[in-house]
Amino acid sequence: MTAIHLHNTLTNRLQPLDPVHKGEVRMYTCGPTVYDFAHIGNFRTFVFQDVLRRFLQSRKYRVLQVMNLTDVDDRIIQKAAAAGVSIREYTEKYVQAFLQDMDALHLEVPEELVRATDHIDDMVALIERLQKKGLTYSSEGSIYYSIAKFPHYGRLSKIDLAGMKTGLRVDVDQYEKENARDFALWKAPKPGEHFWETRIGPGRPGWHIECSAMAMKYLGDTLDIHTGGVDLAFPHHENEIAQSEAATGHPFVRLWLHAEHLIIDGEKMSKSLGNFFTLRDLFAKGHKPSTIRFLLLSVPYRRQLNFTSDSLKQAESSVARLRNFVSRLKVEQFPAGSSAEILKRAEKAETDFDAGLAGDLNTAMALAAVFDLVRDINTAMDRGEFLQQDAPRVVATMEKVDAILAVLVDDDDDKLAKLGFGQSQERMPAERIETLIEERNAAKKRRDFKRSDDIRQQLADSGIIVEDTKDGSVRWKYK
RNA sequence: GGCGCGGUACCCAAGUGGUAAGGGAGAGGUCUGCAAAACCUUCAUACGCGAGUUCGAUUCUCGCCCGCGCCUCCA
Repeated sequence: MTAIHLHNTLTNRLQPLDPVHKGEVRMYTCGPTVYDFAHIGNFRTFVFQDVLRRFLQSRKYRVLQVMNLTDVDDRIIQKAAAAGVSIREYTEKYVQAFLQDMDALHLEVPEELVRATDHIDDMVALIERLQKKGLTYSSEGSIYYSIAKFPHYGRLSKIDLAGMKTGLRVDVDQYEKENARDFALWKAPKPGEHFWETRIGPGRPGWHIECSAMAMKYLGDTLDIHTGGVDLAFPHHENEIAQSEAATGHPFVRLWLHAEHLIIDGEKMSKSLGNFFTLRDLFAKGHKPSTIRFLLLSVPYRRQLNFTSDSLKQAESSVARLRNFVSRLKVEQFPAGSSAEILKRAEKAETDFDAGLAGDLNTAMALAAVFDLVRDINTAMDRGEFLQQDAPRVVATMEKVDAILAVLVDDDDDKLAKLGFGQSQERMPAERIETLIEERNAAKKRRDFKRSDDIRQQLADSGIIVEDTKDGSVRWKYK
C-alpha cells in the first residue's frame, strides 16, 4: 500500500502521516461558528475533513476526531442579545441545523463534537498556565498573550514580525494591547453582556483559546492532524500554536492541513455580492445532496473550487453514471461463471483509488480510478464477456470506494424530506411500481406498445424512470 | 508590499524530464418497437508568456503577465 502523504502547511511540503499513537489518528477539525446556517464554503472544508477521516478508517486506523462548535463570539453575543434570548438558546437552533446539514451530506459525526461554552473551565486552566509562565498581561480586565515571548510565532503562516514595532497603539480591537498582534485570551465583559465569573475574573474567552483547550483535553498535547480552511492559518491557528506550545512545551500538531476556499463564479462568496449560499438554498433550488457532496469532493482540497451552476450539472451527471453502473450490476443477468481477469481489474481499481487518496487526498485521481473501472466493466458487459459470479465482486469494489465517497446510495429524497424539501407529491411505493412494470412487460409481449409506452409515461409522471435492458430485465429508478 | 494557491481542450480537472488520466458537454456511429442506459469513434502537435539548463521541458531554473485568497475573529 502506498504510504499516506499529506501537505503540511508548517513545512510547506508533503510529509508522511506518522501518528503519535500506533494505529490511531487523532485529529482536530475546526468546525462552524453557530451564529447562522453554515454556508456551502464551510461545507467544502467539512466534506474534505470527512473524506480524510473516511480514508483513514479505510486504512484501518482508529480515528479520534474532535470538532468544535464555536458558540460564543461577538456576533453570537450581539445576535442573542438582539433576539432577547440566552446564548445557549440562540445557538441551539444552528447547532441542530448543522447536524441536519451534516447528515444530508453524509458527513460522519466526529467522535467528539464539542461546544466552547461547555469548556470554559478548561480554557481558564490553560490561561492560568500561561499566566504562571509570564506570557500574558492584563489590561482593562482583559488578558492578552504576548507574542513577543513566543519565539516561533509566525512559523505556520510565515509572518515576519521583524518589521513590527511594539508599543504602538493600534486600535483595531478597542482594547489596550502592547503589540498589535497580541491577541486576547480572555475578554473583559462589556456592560450588559453575558459573562462568566471565573478565577481569572469575569468575562468571556477569546476566540483561539477554545481550540487549544479542547484539542489538548481530548487528544493530548500533540495532535496528529489539525485542519481548517486556509483563512484560519492566520491568525487562528498561529495563535493556537503559540498558546498550546508555550503551555506544554511540546509540539502542538504534527500535520497542519488547510483546505482552499470555494469561490462562486470566480468570485469570493459574500453576502454583499449576493452569491452567498447555504446548503438549504441549494436544496430549495432542487439540487441534490449527493450532487453537492460529489462536487465538493471532486476537486482536490488544496485547490480552489469554483462553484458554478455548470459544475453542479456536471457533478449530477457524474453521480448518475456511477449509480447507473451499480444498478446495472445488480439487476442485469449475465452468463454464468467468473473470470480471473475481472477480479484483477476490480482489485486494480481499489489499489489505484487508494493510491490516489494516499497522495495528499488526490480525489480527482481516485475518482479517475473508479471511472476507469466503470468504463471497462461496462464494455465487458456490452460485449457479453462479463460473468454473473463477478457481479458481487465488482459491487463490493464500488461499495468500498463509496465508504469514502458516500454518493452512491440514492437517498437524496429521504435526506431532502428530512429537511422539509420533499416533493409535493407522495412517492409511489416500490410495490406499485413493480406491478405497473409487470403490466408493461405483458403489454410488450403482446406488442401492445401503445399500452407499454403509456405505462412508462405514467411512471415518468410520478418521477420514475424505467429502463429496459438487453437481457429483458427492467430496472427503474427515481428521477 | 509580505505570505499562499493557481493558470492544462468548450467546461471541470489529473499528471510526468521523453512527448498529454478521468468526468461533463458536443459531433458521428452501434444496440433498441420506442426511450434510457451503455459501448465505439471523434474532441489539446499541446499544457499563461519569454529566456535558460538538457539529447529532449508542460514537467527543472530565472524573469514577467494574469486570477483568487490571507495579512482587521471569514471554512
